[in-house]
Amino acid sequence: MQNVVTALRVLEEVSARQPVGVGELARELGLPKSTVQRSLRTLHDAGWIRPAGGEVTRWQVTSKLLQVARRTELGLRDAAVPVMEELRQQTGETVHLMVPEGEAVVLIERLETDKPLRIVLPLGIRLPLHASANGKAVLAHLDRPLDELPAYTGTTIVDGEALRAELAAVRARGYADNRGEWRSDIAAVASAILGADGSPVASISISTPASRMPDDLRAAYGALVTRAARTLTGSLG
Amino acid sequence: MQNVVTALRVLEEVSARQPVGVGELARELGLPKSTVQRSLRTLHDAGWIRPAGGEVTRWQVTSKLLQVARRTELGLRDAAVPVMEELRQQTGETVHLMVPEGEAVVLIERLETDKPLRIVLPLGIRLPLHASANGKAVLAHLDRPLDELPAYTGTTIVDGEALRAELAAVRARGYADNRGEWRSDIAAVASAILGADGSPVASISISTPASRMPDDLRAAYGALVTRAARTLTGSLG
DNA sequence: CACGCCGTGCCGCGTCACGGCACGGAAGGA
DNA sequence: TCCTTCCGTGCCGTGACGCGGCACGGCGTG
Repeated sequence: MQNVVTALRVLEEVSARQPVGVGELARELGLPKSTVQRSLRTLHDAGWIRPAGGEVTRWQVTSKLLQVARRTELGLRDAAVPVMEELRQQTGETVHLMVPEGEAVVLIERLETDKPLRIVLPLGIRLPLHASANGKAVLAHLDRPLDELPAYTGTTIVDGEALRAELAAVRARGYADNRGEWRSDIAAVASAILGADGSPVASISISTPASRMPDDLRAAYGALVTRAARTLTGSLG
Repeated sequence: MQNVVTALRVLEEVSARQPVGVGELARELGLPKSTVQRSLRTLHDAGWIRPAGGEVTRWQVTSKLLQVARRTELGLRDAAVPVMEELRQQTGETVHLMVPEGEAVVLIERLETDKPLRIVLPLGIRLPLHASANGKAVLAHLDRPLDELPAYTGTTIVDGEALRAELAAVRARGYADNRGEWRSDIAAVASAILGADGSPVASISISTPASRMPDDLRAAYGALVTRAARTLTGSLG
């Protein structure tokens, strides 16, 4: 079903470059114009894209994508949001819910702090497993080779053995933390939500500017996030 | 490109029923199992779905959808979020950003109140033009026939002439309101964000439980939301 | 006026999607 | 234990339809 692959690539490209025309898409994807146009027509008929603002030759994606996407991990999200809300009330800080996928964790829900200085990450963003609190929380419950550890800042853990020791500590204390390992001015604590078989299905975190997480608060936040994750792990039985 | 349509239907159905198997999908879509399976394999190869948790015969969508979806209306959202945040700080209430699409408005961003009693609408939800504050704010700047006005509650405006008068009032005062016209216990005020040509490209609203919006507050919120929308209209020049 | 690029539409070729069917396995009931 | 049912998977002959080269008309530019 090569044409399906083509159509999906076109959809993705439209999403990335909207509003965009046939020619540009064809050039960018390395496909004949006819092929791209057929895909566009089909996607349009199916309601996934539409002509952009008056111009009938420019295309953009419709909210169909949003409608379909919001159903991802629906049950998990429904269960998690009230708990996340409680965390935000208790700490006044931003709370994230992420799920592992491939070699990364993906942000699927967030509740933001009221404070003017805050972390804002877009839904769907992917963070590295070895250089984020949520990633390490998840990684601590996985058994996978720890190689290829790119550095993002001066504090990123790039040595496999050091990371292994860190993950053991994470398992012992219940939560992972992040001391500027992905972005030097961001700190976080995170704890994994486990499925019935003990595998990590998600992770919940509290993220703050580095300046708002001294060691004593870090420990307190860590305890809170660990308890929240345990609650959710229990409610998924 | 019938198979593309099929594959997209399968993708949508997977999203709605995940985790789900071949048989159920085939039954639900009225398609041969072979056809559905071919679509599943293709979607999997393209990275849009994956086997669900251990079970290799159950499928769920990946975060690919989320990644692609979050790029919709990106510029608008970036511009709007700071203004929405200011609104939430000023009012302490939930703020929504919606865009018109077809015969509805679609929720593309939200900032929620801290209060325990709150409106929670999922991203991507569609609300009717004639029975929501955002819908009426948008409709006031459109010229389209006002027929087919289904009632959702006792206060829904179902008469075309009455709606026309209401829309004139909306234009005059700058904002639209909603007095339980879609859900009887939800109140809102909204104001349209206009493009360079005067057409409505989005709308911003403050939504509260009906009990939290007496007339004096409604007027105050209306003024705030109108100013916010004007700011955004200006920044899109 | 010529040129380049745009989006669109046509059409013959040949590929590949269609869908009926059979198979092996798991689950469950008699 | 055997039989039935439903599951997911894979095969294969037929023919529909997607492929992509090409031409056309429109538009902005040099």
